[in-house]
Amino acid sequence: MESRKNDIALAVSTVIFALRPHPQSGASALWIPLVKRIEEPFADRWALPGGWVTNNESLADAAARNLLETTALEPTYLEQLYAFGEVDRSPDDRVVSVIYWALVRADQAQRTVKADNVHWFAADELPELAFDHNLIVDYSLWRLRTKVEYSRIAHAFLGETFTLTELREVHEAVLQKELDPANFRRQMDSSGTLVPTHAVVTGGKHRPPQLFRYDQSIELVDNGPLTRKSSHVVS
Amino acid sequence: MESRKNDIALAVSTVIFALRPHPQSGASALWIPLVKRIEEPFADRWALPGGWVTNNESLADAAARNLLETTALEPTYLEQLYAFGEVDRSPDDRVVSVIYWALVRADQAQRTVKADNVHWFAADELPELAFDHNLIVDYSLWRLRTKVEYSRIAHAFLGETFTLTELREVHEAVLQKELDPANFRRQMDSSGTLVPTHAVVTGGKHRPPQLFRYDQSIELVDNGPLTRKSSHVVS
DNA sequence: CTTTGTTCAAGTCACAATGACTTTTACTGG
DNA sequence: CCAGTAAAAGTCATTGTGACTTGAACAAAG
Repeated sequence: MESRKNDIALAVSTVIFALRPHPQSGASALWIPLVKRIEEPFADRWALPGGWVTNNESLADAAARNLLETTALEPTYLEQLYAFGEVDRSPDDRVVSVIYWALVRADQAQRTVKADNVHWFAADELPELAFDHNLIVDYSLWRLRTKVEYSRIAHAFLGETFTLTELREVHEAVLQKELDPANFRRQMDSSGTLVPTHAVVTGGKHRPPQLFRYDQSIELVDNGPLTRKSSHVVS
Repeated sequence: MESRKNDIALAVSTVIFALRPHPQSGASALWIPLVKRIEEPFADRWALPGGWVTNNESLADAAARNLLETTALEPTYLEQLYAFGEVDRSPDDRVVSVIYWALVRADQAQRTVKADNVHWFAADELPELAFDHNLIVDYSLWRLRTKVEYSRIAHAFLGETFTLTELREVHEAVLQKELDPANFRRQMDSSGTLVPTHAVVTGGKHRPPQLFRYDQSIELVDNGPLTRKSSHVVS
């Protein structure tokens, strides 16, 4: 109890998700940006974007800052995932990493391509990453998939307005399975979170779909007492 | 990215839950042990048991050790809750706390009473705590209540064998509402996680209830990729 | 200006899960 | 052996879901 400060370094890293067409199937799938490490340990290995926490920023702020500095991304959704603190997760020194996960829209994701030490990978085709980052990505994927089923986070991948088919395709990409369009519609209708704008999208060679909007008064995710304390960013 | 180590102190604290009769109603309710601070900041205030993380122990190990040292408790269940890292959560220095939450059985909880700087409080009658600990307790209560409904953590409050009424009373205490005995039985029956020992409890002035046991091959909680990596302690 | 292909949108049906409630069973204590 | 009590099993109406069908509204082709 008296040892006070210790030698543990505190880092934040973020698993960032965006949707892009999958290289093989062409269907929409999850992609993750990684940065190539230039220093030891794990030099030349790919790793999650991150960095150290400074003294005058909160953990969420540190995550957002590091993410902007290394990938130039500003996510629509940002949430804490887990704190990883095994003794041997970094070979030489002791590092505890607080991990965040983030969702960005496709149009936002395109801005990163310029930085050449950043590369996007399909989430199911990752190389061997530095540290315990493969486990971290697995866990964040699991959290994303679970959370899509009971919250509205899928919306963070979409713009202001969207059709039911677009929303369904987001769910299908995340869950990696096809959903019945009619049943999906019924579920969304009865959830009470979708506001119909009466605008429609013309131009397709079929009946024009209606555009919907999110009910802004309902939180994307219910994090209980933390939600009421702004635990996420909505840009 | 070059600033390397910082001055941030890393602490762990734990919200420990046990079931005891509520002072007013007499019904089973949630209780939490707190320790009285002797140092500044917040001297003489009640706070969650915790301490600093040392260099050669994981976060979960640090939580278990601090919990044993300050309250003499060894929990049946231990899980990470959240990392709190607001800049101003400790008045003078910068402290990031990784919070764990734990469940202990009533018989385990009784062993702590001797330590006089530790006191048990009914979870709905807490005083003003040190730091942001009131928010932390609120969040852990929310997590416990949500998790009881989709996992088997209630079992961590009970011993080897138990009757369906005992299990239902745990749920009722956590959720603070009465549950229909018949419907509760049906749900548990169809969950496939209960193994009937064919022993019964005689002595009550009614039909003797059957004792059940947990199916050890099923994890208490599904934490996805983290579960397979032993993220919790089962003593 | 009708036909065809496509997707949107709405409707049907069987089945499983749930909440509220009733009945039967098995014990203890007078 | 009767009364009281809670366990255990059963009933019934309602809701939600998966699988499937039908009709509506457009563009492009003929």
